[in-house]
Amino acid sequence: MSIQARRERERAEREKLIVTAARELVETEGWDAVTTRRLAEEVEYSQPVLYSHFKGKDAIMAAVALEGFADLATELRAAAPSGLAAVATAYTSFAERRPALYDAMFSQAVDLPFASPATPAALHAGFDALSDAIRPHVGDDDLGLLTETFWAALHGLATLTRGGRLPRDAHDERLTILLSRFTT
Amino acid sequence: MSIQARRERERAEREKLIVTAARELVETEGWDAVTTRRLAEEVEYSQPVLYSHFKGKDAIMAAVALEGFADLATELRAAAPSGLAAVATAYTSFAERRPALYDAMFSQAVDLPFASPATPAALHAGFDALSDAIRPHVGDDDLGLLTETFWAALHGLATLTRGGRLPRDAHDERLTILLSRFTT
DNA sequence: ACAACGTTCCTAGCGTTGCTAGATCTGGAG
DNA sequence: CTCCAGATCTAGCAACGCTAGGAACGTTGT
Repeated sequence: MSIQARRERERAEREKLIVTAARELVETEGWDAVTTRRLAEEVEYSQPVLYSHFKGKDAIMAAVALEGFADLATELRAAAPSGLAAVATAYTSFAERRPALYDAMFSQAVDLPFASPATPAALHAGFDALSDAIRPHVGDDDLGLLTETFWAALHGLATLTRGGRLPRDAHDERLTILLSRFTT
Repeated sequence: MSIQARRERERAEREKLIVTAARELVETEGWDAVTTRRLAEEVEYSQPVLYSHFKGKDAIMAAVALEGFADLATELRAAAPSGLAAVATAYTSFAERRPALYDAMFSQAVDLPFASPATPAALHAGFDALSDAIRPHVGDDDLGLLTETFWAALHGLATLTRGGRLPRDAHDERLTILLSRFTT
């Protein structure tokens, strides 16, 4: 019994190692640097071990994205006591500071279940933080739908800015406009 | 003179053929089907001719994206007389009906110059249509910044819905909320 | 009309990608 | 100490974007 337990523990540790390495790689060198060969070299194992842990490269990036959601939730929660404006700033700041991770969360990993019973806790946590912050301004609208709408607006600002579609220097003004329209 | 003109005309026609083929391919079979080999087969030429017209695959997709912007601008202009709500619906409807094309416009083609003197007319046209529709509700805000913000919100709704991040059936309610916050 | 030319185009191939089958090695059990 | 099972690696596949080199074409000058 004990030896099997040790093996499973080692396996779990190695899985964590893979995800961490993938995350560091994508954050420091960007998405293109994350290849299965490079990642295998980074964790000092051969390529096939990656596939004994994950179904494929997409699954690895989904795991990275999940960690990203956990981080985002933490940052949003920290900003929550300061009000909606602080949360909105925290959100776009996160996307700006960790663009590759944000990409993994919203552009790459399609396999994560959203808005369903199987939705991981980390996703719920971030959504709830946003929801709490916007509750004072809910008015006659449904809180869940209002949160989704506001989230979408933040996400739009973040991605369009990242892609060079919106000039970066006017970001604060746009955020101010958005907040003025969503606060009562 | 005439024979060179004919050659240039044929070249232009073939370039158009390539972009059209790429566009049909991406709209019918999705992004993964667009490979240089497949595209070359589709236009009945060998791969290298693609590179005599475009710098690389990215440039081809940028050309496809540009056509997408022209289409979007047309649809937005058509909806403009009916007011902001109609324009907003037209926008998200476009993203919903042609998801792969919308991806090309906003996720893939990074080479297109936005918000700069070199911005192609098709991009300006769509932005202007949105701008005209929102002008009646500008209030004390800057029209350009307000347009950008509203555009970002629509884009966020479109992309999050497309990625399965937002349940599709409540889309209309979210759009209603957004409009209620952006109309005065 | 014909040969030489320049351009256009294709065949073939390079390096890299995600992923996998078969060989090899390791570590626990009898 | 030997054997077996499971874990791990080496080697390779098919497909990718892209490019060099030569063949084939149409144009031009004699």
